[in-house]
Parts: sequence; structure tokens; C-alpha cells
Amino acid sequence: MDAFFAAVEQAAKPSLRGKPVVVGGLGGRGVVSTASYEARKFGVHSAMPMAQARRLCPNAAFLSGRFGAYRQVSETVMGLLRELSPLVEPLSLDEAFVDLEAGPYGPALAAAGPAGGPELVVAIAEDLRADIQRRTGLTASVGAAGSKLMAKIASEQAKPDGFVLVGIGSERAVLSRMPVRALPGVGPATEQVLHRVGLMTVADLAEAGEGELVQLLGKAHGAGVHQMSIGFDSRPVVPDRDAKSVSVEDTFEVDLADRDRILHEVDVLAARCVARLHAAGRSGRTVVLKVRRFDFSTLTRSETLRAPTDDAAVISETARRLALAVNTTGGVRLLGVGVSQLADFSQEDLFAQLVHEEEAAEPEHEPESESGPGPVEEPVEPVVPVAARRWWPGQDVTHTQLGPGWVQGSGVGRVTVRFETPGGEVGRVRTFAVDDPELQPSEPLPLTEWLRQ
DNA sequence: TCTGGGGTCCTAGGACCC
DNA sequence: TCTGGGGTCCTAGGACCC
Repeated sequence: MDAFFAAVEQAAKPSLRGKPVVVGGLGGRGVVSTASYEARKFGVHSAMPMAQARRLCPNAAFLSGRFGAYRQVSETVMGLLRELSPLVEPLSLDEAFVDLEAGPYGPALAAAGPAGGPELVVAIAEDLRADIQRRTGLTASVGAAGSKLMAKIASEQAKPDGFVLVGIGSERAVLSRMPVRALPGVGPATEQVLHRVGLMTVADLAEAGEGELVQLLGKAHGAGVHQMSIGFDSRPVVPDRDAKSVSVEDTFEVDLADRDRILHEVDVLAARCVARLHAAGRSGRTVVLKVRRFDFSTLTRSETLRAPTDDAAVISETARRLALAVNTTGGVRLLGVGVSQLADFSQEDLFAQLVHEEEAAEPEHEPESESGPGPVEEPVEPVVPVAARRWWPGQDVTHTQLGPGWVQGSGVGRVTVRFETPGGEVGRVRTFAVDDPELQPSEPLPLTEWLRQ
């Protein structure tokens, strides 16, 4: 999908169409998640500090994300992809690989031969793009090729709102002139290493050979980069990959210095992490604490338990213990709590299993000596988040008299709302007291009639 | 007003085991 | 009388992706 989050906002909010839109963290330490193409003209791009984006493009609309709405659109798009093949591998909310050969067009594609069938592929891709446009009101770009590598590169070239086919056999011709950075997996660090020895293009990499690349980049990465440089990629499209870790983290508006405050935030994060674990019906054996200090130095500390757990108290205590061993003088900018080595069962299953075993073995009952009575469990759940401002830019609201709209901004006891809907005209703006009882948060509206079911 | 959040994969050293 | 060679697990960090 093209500029996905920003495009959803423009589709939902008529007044933003054709205008620069920036979606991302609105706090003092936020970064840009997505910039619309209009905002990109000003130099705004993903991962840029929001403060810099505001300087570059002060007249843009700055919105925090509405992930529920993005997820809705994403599901519609993924559904369309699954009509093309059961083998759909999502990379994120707005991007996926599809193995066309495994789907209804597979036989026809095979019959057209390895280099043939471009007409059919073009037709499939353009139909898909039209369907996505019809169903979501948004544009998508499609790359088609004989491998994930080349399809990905083709889709980059197709953006925005386009289609690019890399025919079988033309991979090296397409790749050769590209900068090394165009290969997925070659980021700033790798690029620097390669540039330092004069390797600038993908053709240079192919010529250098696997030996030299392994020497420069290490075994796995070097071999992988070399394979890509000669256009070789045999990775299959894999749907439904199980997550290998679950983590949550928070950057604070102001660095945390107080030890008790840090421990409290660790508890809050552990609770959020456990909630996600529960929702996924999984447990984990390794607890990871992440700390980013005032100077942006970042470290992790982990502890592997004897068995997987999804118990909030166990994960909280472990994370706190790890936190106590970290030097936090100078202040903490970010804290994170994660769990890995995931197992497919939840704690309830484990207990049930344990009880069974104990009943079968001997009636002796050893109390869980985990921590005895220990410190009283603090109520970590109901803590009001710092960002509990009731109104945030972009938020969906409904007014009892004026109907649906969205928050443009709020401050000094006031909130400004624009009343417009996806299918309607550019709406008018009204301002209310922040505690106006006639104004309530509401659910995102569907972008098109098609999404309305 | 410097630098989010949620992931994946790889490497390297030390402990430990056979 | 002087220290092999593998394998696995754990921990920590780093690069990269969206």
C-alpha cells in the first residue's frame, strides 16, 4: 500500500486530501511513522524525529495513528490477496508476498512457461490493484517476479500506484545498476562497509564473489548478499509464521531518575506484555528487560526460567530483578519488557498438567515457594497512562447534534473538531470545551461502501 | 525539541557436557 | 606434566525491516 497510514487518513478525512499528512508519535520524542507523498516533497520521511518534520513542513496535518482503522483496511486487502493464493505472507499491515503458482492461476501460469505469461501476470496484478482501489479507496503497488527478492524490488520501483514485472531471466539486468542499498538486508552499516572497499552497485557485489563478501560481512550475511547480487533467491512464501517473541516498550517524555518510579514502570510494562501473551494464548521462558539510558546507550538483560510462564507476578518480579542490576544513574529514557522462547500453552494448561502429575505421583504438597508472602502485589493495571489526554489529533469522535468528525487539536480546555466523513464533503470546524458531554470518542468509519459490512 | 515500537536473524563468548 | 573437539544452551549486542 502506498504511504499506507497517511493514505488511510486522507481517505477518511476529505479535508486532508491532496495535503501533506504526517502520522507518528506526537510527543516531544516522537518520530514519523508515515508521511504522505505531499509531505515527502518537503523532505519528511519515516523514522525522522517529529520535531524535524514540523520544521520542514509546518503546515502538514500531524496525526497520531489509528491502528484499529489501519487493521480493518489491512484485513480487507489481505483477503483480496488470499483470493489469489492460499500462500500469503504478510510482512506488515500493508505489505505481503503472494505465491501465485499455488493459487487458482497457478496452472495457467505454468502452462505459459517460465518466461511466458506476462500478459496473464499483468492482468492479475492490474485487476488486484483495481479491486483494492474499489474496496478500500486506496492505491497499492505491485511487483511481480520469479522470487521474493525480485518481487520486492519490483514493488519498490512500482511505487506509487504502479505495477512492475521483472521477467524470468532479466533479474541480473535489473539488479546490476542498482546501488547496494537496494538489496533488502543491506542497511546503513553494511552499505558503509561495502563502500569502504569500493563496492557501490549490485554488479560490483556479484563480481566481488562470495568469498570476499563473507570476509567483509560474515558468513551468513555475506553469503546471502552474494546470492541476492546474482539474482538468486529460493526462499518460499510462508504464511502464518508463529511469533518468536512478545515485547512492549515505552519512551518517556522525561527521563526517569527515581528508582521506585523505574520499578513501577517495569511493572506496568510487564502487565502489558503479559496481557499480549495471554491474548495470544502463549507463554515464554526467557524474560528480557530493555533499558535505554539518558545518553541513548541501550542494553538488554535477560533471564531464562526453568519453565515457560505467562504469570504476571513471575514476569514482573524477574523484570524488576533485572532492572535493579542496571546502572541507571543519569536517567532512563526508555524501558521495555519482553518474553521469548515462547511455548504454545498457557499457564492454565501447565497447572492442570502439574496437578495431574502430582495427583498421580504422591499426595505431598509443596507450596509454590516462589516468593513466600513477599511484597504486596501492587495494582499495576489501573494506572492512568501519562498520555491520558482525552483528545488526540486524528481521533474519531461523535457529537450528539453534529454527528461524526475528528479531532484537529486540543489545548487550554478546548478541543477543535472537524465534522466530515469518508464519503462526504470537506467539513466544517467547531470548538468545544474538552469536557463537553455531547462529544464522545467513537469508532472509525468505513472508508467505502464496500467496507461497510 | 535528536533519535518510536514491534519484530527477526546473526554472532560471539562462556559454561557445560560427552 | 600442560590442557582436544564437538555440540548445546545462555547471555548480550548489533544490524535490519516496516
